[in-house]
Parts: sequence; C-alpha cells; structure tokens
Amino acid sequence: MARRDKRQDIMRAAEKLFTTRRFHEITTDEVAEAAQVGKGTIYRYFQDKEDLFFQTAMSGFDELCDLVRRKGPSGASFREQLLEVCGRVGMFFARRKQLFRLMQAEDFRMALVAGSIHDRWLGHRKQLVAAVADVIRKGVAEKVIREDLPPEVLANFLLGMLRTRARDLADAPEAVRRYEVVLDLFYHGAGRAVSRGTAGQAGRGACRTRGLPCATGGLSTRGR
Amino acid sequence: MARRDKRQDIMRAAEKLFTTRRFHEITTDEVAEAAQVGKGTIYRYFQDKEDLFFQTAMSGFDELCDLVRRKGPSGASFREQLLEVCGRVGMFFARRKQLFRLMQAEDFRMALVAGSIHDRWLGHRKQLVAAVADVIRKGVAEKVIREDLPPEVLANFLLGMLRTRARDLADAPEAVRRYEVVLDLFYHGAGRAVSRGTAGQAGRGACRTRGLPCATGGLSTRGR
Amino acid sequence: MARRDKRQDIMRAAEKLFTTRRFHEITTDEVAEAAQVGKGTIYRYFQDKEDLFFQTAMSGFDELCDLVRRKGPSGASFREQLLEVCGRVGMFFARRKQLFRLMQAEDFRMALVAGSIHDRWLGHRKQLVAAVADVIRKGVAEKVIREDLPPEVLANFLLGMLRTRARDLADAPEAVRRYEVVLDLFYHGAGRAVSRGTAGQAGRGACRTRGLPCATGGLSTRGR
Amino acid sequence: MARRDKRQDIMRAAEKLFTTRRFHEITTDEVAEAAQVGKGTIYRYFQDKEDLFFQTAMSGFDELCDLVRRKGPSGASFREQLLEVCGRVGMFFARRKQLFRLMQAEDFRMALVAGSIHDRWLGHRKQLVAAVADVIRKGVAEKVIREDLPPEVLANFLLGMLRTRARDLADAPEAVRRYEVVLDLFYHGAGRAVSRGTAGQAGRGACRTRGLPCATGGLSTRGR
DNA sequence: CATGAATGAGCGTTCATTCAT
DNA sequence: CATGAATGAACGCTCATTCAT
Repeated sequence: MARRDKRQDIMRAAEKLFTTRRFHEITTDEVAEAAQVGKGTIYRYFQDKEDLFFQTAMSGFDELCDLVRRKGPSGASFREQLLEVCGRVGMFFARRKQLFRLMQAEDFRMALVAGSIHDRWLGHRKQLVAAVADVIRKGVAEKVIREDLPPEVLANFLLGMLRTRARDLADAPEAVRRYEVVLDLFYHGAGRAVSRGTAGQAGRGACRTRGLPCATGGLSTRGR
Repeated sequence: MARRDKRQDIMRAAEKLFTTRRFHEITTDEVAEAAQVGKGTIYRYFQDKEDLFFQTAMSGFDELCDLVRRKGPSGASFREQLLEVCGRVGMFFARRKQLFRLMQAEDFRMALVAGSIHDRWLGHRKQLVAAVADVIRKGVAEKVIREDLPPEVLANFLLGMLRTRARDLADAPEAVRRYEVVLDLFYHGAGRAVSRGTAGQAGRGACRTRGLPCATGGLSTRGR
Repeated sequence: MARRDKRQDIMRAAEKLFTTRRFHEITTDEVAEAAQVGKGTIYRYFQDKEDLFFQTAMSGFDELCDLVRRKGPSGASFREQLLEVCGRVGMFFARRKQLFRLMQAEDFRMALVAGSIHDRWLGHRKQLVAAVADVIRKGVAEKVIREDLPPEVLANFLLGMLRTRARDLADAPEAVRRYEVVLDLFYHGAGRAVSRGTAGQAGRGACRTRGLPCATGGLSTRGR
Repeated sequence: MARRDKRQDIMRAAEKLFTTRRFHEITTDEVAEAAQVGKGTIYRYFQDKEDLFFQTAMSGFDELCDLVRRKGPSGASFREQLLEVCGRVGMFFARRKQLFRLMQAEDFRMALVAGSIHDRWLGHRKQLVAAVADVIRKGVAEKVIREDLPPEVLANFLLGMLRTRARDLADAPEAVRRYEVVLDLFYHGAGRAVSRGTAGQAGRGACRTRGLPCATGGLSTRGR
C-alpha cells in the first residue's frame, strides 16, 4: 500500500522539479528530498533516473488519455464535444505544465532510442492519439469531418495545434488563445471563405459567429 | 577568417553530434575531436558548452529564415508560394534533422530561462515567424487568407503543423506526408465543405483538386 | 537447532558465493537469497558482514583440522601417514576450493587487524599447524624427520607446499601434482643425493623408489 | 616526462595505502590525495581503480624479476647464488611488504578472472618463475639439483617457501628465519640424513654446517 | 591564438545496516 | 524470531573548465 504511495510521491517530485530545470539539471538527491524519501528508495521503484522520468511521462499520457476519453456532457453536438476535448487538453497543458514539458522532453528523447522502451512509449502515445481520433471519428460519422484523411492524422494535427497554442502562443492575447480559435482553424483552416463557394463570407461568417472572434484584427503575438 | 572557420567547425560538430545524443550526453571532448580543434579552443569562441548549443540553434533559425525569405519562382500564385515555403521548411526539418532537433531542444530550454538570452532567442524565433508571416500576409492582401487572425499567429500554427508532419507523422504514408496535405489542412481545415457556403462540396472539391489528394481514404498512420 | 541450521545455511551461502567473487563483490542480499533467509536474519547470527566471513573461514580451519587429525589407517608407516595427511589437505584445497579461498582471504586480512579478532584467528590457525605438527612429531620420534627445526615450522612449510601445489601448480601435469612429489620434496628436498653422504645416488635412489616418480624428466608446468 | 611521473606517483600511492587496508577499503580520493594529483588524473593513466592495482601489482613482478635476474657476485658457487636470490626475494617481501601484499591480492583475484587480463598476469607471473627457474637450472647443470622435476616447478616451490617464511613465520625466531634454513629445506628436505645413505649424519652434517643452524632445538613459532 | 593535461566539484548508484511489522 | 522495505553514507567515475606551455 505504501508501495504505491512512495512510487507516486517520487514521480510527483520529479514532475515538480521539472518545472524549472531539465533532466540533467535535476539530481536524484533533490528528487529524494522533494519526495521525502531516502535516495535509495528511488531505486526500489525505478531502474534508474532515466526510468523515473520515462515512467512519469508515461503516466502523463495516461492521465491525458483519461481526460480525453472522459464522457463529455451528454447531448452535446460533435463540435461542442471537440471543443470540450480541446479545452481539457489545453487545460492539461496549462495546469500540468511541468508534466507537459516532461512528456515533450521524453517524446524528444524517443527519437534517439530504439527497442522495447521506444515501443512502450509509442504504445502510450498512440493511445492518446487514438483517444482524440475516436472523437474525430464521430465527426466523420456525422459527415462534418473530412474522411479523406485518417482520423489519427487529424488527431495528430489537432494535438499539434494545441501544443502550438500552449507553447508558442502562451503570451498571445486572450482572444487568440480561445479554444474556439484553435478549433475554428482546425475546422475551417486559414483560408477565406470567399475563395470557396459562391455565398461569399456569408457561409463562413455564419459558421464563425458560433462564438468565434471575427474581429481580432490588431492581435499580435508578443514575446513570452 | 580562420576565426570564422573554427567557429563554424565547432558548431557543425555540435550539430552533428546532436544526431544521436542529447545535450548532456555530448561531451566537449567529443565536440573538440569532431571539430578537429583543441578542447580549449571551444572556449575561445563560446562562453561555455551551453552557449555553443545556443548559438548553434540560433544559426539554425537564421538559416531557416533565409530559406523562407528566399525569393520563390516569380509569377507564382500565392498558393504556390506558400507551398514552396512549406516545402523548404519541411525539407529543412528533414535534411537538417540534427539542427532541427537542436533548435527544438533550445526552444524547449527557453521556457526556463529569462533575461538577455531569452530575449535574443525570442528575437531569432520571431524573425522566423515574421518571415513566414510575411508570406501569409500576401495571402491576406490577396484576400485568400482570413484577416481576423494576425499573420504571425497563423505562421505559428503553420510552422507547428510542419513540425507535426516532421515529427509525429514521420512514418505516415507518403500520401499523407505530401506538403499539399499540410497546406490544404492549413487552408481549409479538417471540416467538410458541406458545412460551409451554399455551393455544397463543389467549391471545396474545386479547390482541393488543385493538386491535393482527394482520395486518401484508407490512409493510416503507422508507428514511427 | 533451527538456530544452528540457519547459521550454517548462511555460512554455506557465503562460502558458495565466494567461488566467483571477492568479499566486497558479494552483497548481503545475495547471501540472504542464497541462504533462503531474510536479510535481517544474517544480523541475528553474525555481527556484520565481516564477521560472517570471518566465522566461515574459522569453521574452515576447524574442518581442515578435523580432517588432519582423523585417525589414518592403523599400522601405517609414518611416511604413509604423512602422505595420507597431504592427500586430505590437498583434497580439501581442491574440493572445498571456495572455502580454501575464503580462508586465504581472511588470512590475508589478518595482517591488517589486531586485537581479539586477530588472536582468535591465530588460535585457529595454530590449531591447524599443530595438527600437522603432531603428525610430523611422530616422524621426529621415529628419527626420520630432522629435529633441528620445530615441527611447527616444518608444518608451516608443508602446508605452504600444499598451497603452492593447489594454487600455482593447478595446471601442472598430473605427474607433478602427485602428493608423492610434494612429500618427496618436503622429505628430501630439491638437491641431488650425490651431494650427501658417501653412498652416492644409491641412498637417494633407494629412498625415492618408495613409490616416488623417479623419471619425471620432461615435465613442464603449463600456464593455468 | 611528467606523464611517467604522475603514473608512478599514483602507483606508489596505491602501494602505500595498501599497507593498512584492502582494495575495497581504499578510496580513489585517498589515492589521489596521497599521490598529490587530482582525482580525475588517475583515470588518465588507468582505466579504473581495478586497473590501477592490477598494473601496480604487475610492476611489482617486474621489479622482483629484475632483482632475481641481477647478476650475483661473480665466482660464487651455485649454492651461494641461490642463497643470494633467496635473500633478495625475501628482502623484497619484507621491505616492499605493501607491494608484496598487493601482488598476492591480485594473484588471488586472478583465480576469478579470465581473458586478456588473466593472460597478461600469467605472463608476468611466469617471468618471475622463469627467472628463478633459470638460476635453478644452473644447479641442474652442475648436477646438484635433481632433474626429474622441471626447474619451473621447483621455482614455484621455492617461491612458495619464501612466501611461507615471509607470511607464516614472520614472528618466528631469527634462527628459523635465516635464509639458510629455507634453502636447506629446499635443498635437503625435512628428512633425516640418517635415513639415506650409509654415512649417517656425517654427510648431512657436512652439508649443514655450511652456515646452517644445526642446533635449533627449542625453536618455536610464536603468534605474530 | 591553440592546445590538451590536469583538475575536482558533483552526480548516479550501491549496499550494509536498521527496525517496524 | 524473522523479514525486507527503507535508508543515506559513501564511493567510483565523469566531464566542463582552466591554464601552463
């Protein structure tokens, strides 16, 4: 029982310390102290420092997965559902900033490793993508999402856009950071409605007015 | 001149070594050896190891900036110009994989530092975003790109999508990895044309047939 | 009784593990596992790890002592008795190789310690020497062993020769490793009979033919 | 030039520290401090701690080899030459006590390792045995040493006896520790002359009186 | 300017020992 | 008595940085 607790404590400590420092800047001493356990205890639950961060990152995927999969408000439209998912993921990226960073760091590392570790990682990553893809699939079924691209691919792009929002637009104005903006871009793209159909901006406008900022002129991203 | 050369050699060495290892896994000994210079020489051109990687990453931004800014084929339409830019950026991400990774790593680190280093970094980053935004701005002028969002924001998303393509869809089928796909998504989004305008799918279809894969059904991302 | 058993188990485990590793390369975890007891149990029977090996080595001396003291075949000549002893000691060195090594290691350590531990060790060591000396003393009584040197000194040398045989001549040809060779060297030395007495080689030869290999020319030690 | 010096310094330091402690009780910090070098410097000259002690021990063999091979006084008889060798080896064991211990410790370890390290060790060990065997071979040529056993085997036994003298008889009375005693035992063995030839003790006596203690009755080994 | 031998602070990891159960 | 989870002192080793040549 305490077993699970200590393991959790250590991972939480690693996550917390990752807020301000990188993997190689965090010492096991610090982790142990932050987790309120002896240094040796870390090695009872994790093979080594690398494994600790790896497992912590994987648990992050699981957590995020659960978040995505959690049932949204019943009776919501697909669009509302997707917005809900965006909100949850974006919230996670913001609130669990440390874990988000840790996950990205691990994801980054995975480009360099192979073997079972890489496979385990990929498995968890795919779970997340699949969870998002499942939502998107509903949109496909409802004929509101294009079906010429696999939902998984779209899910990757959507997650990427949320990542962009979280990282590169962290200091952008509130209006730009609204989930509706991300969702709208994901949905309709950056192109002007005028270039499509004959209805001019009307069609687009109609869509956009569903709570999207139509007049964000003058917005500009500032340095973080 | 020789001064410039050694500096370059060292940065190239750092970049090369970054292919298979992370910052803290690369030793200055290795860099010195790979660059064919004495270990002490590194410290003549760079303040410390961190500075070496920082500057290398910044030079990467400059390089990428030049690539984006380089005049495309004259007489090309906006769309063709944007496609050209996507191609160049995507090419850079693929061919200069190491440098790409190094830049991402530094970008990652910048979340943790402040002060002049952070500012210098942001300056370079903004240059890149601005370069892409400049291209997008043309689309706005031509009324084919929406103007409710600042071009810089759109540039960030476009770069993010290219990053997604390079990293998360590295092993996706060729059809999915085509720049037209990214561009189409950026342009029109993931939504179905039917939901917009009155022209039905015609408008969308017409647009999509501009060299975009309309029949990619059955595509699926495979694990990297 | 159970007490005795666990103590024995632990010592056996230590002995066994000593086969392939040195004191500091053997962990108490391993000992505990090999002995099928909890790690803490070791500390019920032994003060610490050092004490465990110390006592194990001492028990080795006792065992070897018993072997030396055990009554040989009645009616045997002194020479036969000595040969018997050599055989037993040599057998012990070979069969209980691990314990032999452990004893030597402890013996080695004793050069560095003082106090009661050193004294206890010396006591056990002396027991062994005394046991061998007792046999030799019979030879002195029978006037076949020189009396100008204390039997204990001779016992030390004999044990040393058996050690040499076991360790340095482990890979020597069978003919050289025969106990008769050790015993003959101990008895008559490496010198030629011709240099002694007036009887020329006859005396020596006569002696040697007592079952000793007179024609071992061409023997050579190979590397272990 | 300094290169050789530091290497020497470090080995001397290791040797010195081995006086009072065992391998695993000596820290690299201590070695560095005793050698007056930085800790990292050790690793410029030696692969690791194990290698340091290994090489130190090997240098001990070389040193001892040189000692054995050094030309003795010209015109000396074989016996005098052998006595000289015994004296030198014994002296080495006594004066370079630490190195002697270190060598034994390594020799001890070699029973557990295989491969090139084991082979290198064996090579050095054989050099020493060969050096002693070379001396003994002269005795064989002069017909004073038996030829039914390979000189190398005899050399091993002689070295073993000197080891016994150094280790087990360290506290024996001066009379017993004389090199003549070892040499006499090696030469004539522990048997009584009376049992050989017809000349009774005369032959033996004649031999023994060459400076050997014929009346050592009452000698006894005391505890160290 | 260039070099690379020397340095030693610092880190990941081990493992003998303890003690609550 | 027996256990094994927890501990943290201690150690081997690395590697960024310096500086004499």
